[in-house]
Amino acid sequence: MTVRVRFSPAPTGFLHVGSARSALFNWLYARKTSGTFILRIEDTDVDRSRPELIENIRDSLRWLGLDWDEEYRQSERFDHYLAVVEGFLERGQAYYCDCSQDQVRARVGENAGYDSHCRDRNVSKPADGDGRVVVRFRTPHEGVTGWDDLIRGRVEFENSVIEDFVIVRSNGVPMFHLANAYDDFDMGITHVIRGEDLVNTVPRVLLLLDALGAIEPPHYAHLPLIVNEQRKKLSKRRDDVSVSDYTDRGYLPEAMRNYLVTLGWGAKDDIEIRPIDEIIERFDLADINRAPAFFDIRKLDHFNGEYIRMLDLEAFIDESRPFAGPVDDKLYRRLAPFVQERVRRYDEIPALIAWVVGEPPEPDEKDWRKVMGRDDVPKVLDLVLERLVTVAWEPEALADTVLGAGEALGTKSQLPVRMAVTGRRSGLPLFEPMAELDRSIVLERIRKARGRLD
RNA sequence: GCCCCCAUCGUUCAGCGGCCUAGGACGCCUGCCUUUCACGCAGGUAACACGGGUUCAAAUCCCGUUGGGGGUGCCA
Repeated sequence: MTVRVRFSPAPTGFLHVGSARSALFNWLYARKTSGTFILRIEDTDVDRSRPELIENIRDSLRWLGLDWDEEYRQSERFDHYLAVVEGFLERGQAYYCDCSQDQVRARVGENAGYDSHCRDRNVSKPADGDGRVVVRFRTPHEGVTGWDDLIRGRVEFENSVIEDFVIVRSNGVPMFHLANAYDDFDMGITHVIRGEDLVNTVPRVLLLLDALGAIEPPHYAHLPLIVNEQRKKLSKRRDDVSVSDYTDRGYLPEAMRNYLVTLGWGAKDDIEIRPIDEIIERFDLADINRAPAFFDIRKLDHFNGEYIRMLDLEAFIDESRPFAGPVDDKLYRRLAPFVQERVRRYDEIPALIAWVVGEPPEPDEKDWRKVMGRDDVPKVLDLVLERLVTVAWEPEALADTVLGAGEALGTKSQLPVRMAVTGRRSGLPLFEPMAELDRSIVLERIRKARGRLD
């Protein structure tokens, strides 16, 4: 039996990292088993779905390197779902219901579900455009519905807690459970891999699948949720975690993908950062964790830094150039080797090279005092200033001059000069970038700093 | 309220009855390297939620407690 899995996002927002991780695990499993990975857009909710977001989802998936083999949109398959409903209605597996939500609440209170009020009332088929009548699925009130989850083990629900749920809205549009069950059946899905937030929809789908005549439902594997610091499910509003945010900030897709894999799964040999082929080879659904995992940006940053440093210089230059800002290409090429070792994200680059490209930033007060507060700094700057006027303008000579001035005075000179020229106490190596600046500019910056000391 | 799930260092993963005086990674701290920072290297810090069982033996199995989370829509 060949594996068929699907990633089925609803296009109601940008693709976020939780969904991306679900997509990734589906993809990993498909690639590991030489199976088929399907992208199925679940856009049955015509009011909430934003067709333009489908492109964002596809782009994000492609960015992560998750290629799919087949693609479907549920909005194009409504006639299938509705035909199924006709059959249910004929066989008495579903029925029309004209209860308003207020009426139901009035009967059962706040905390109960639907009370099966219309089960045997024979509400007739609504006239076109009626807009009040829904179709509900007749669920058994006794027994249990359960499955052996590949990650969580046996999960069971008492049928008595499964209400007669809606399968067609009053506007005639089919609901998620129905479309989901039908498509999984129709598309021959063998494994359903998705977030834990969907576990309690499984019994309904299982019941539907049975009514559909499915002999064998797919295997289910519910992934632990990805959570924020408050240990709550990552949410679009609270946590701003769409994949596109990360592409914008200069994360490498390979780093993001690799990091996402470590949330809920780990290789037995303890190696976390490794090529995707090795991950595919070692990945297995049965080894996935059950506990929620915190999305730790600091660790993502570390992964990203590792991946940046793995790049060969040319690739680094090409990839990072768009993030570097207004800097001459040739100059950027010369700075790149120093930059590559120091950044964890591409969006850190402009700040790092700012003093070479344009004006140095205003120094931080505390750092300034710490570096420039020493009594010998004025003497050092004076001597450096004097010697810099005539020195050959190339890195080695600059280093000799600046460092030599310090030695001549029995002190350290690199930090004060760095602070004067770059406005920071840390950053790129000093002399190579400094040689890129005009002599007059460097002298001017040091004079200005010297002036502040009086 | 009701239903479902979860529980190893601050975080993340390893551990699936003895190899555990619990391991890797991130973070943090220390040292080395060094023109600063970073990189790299070498160390260090820090956890089996609690209580009962089962067993010769439990982080690993069972039950309970506590604590978290998810769901409870004519969203998915």
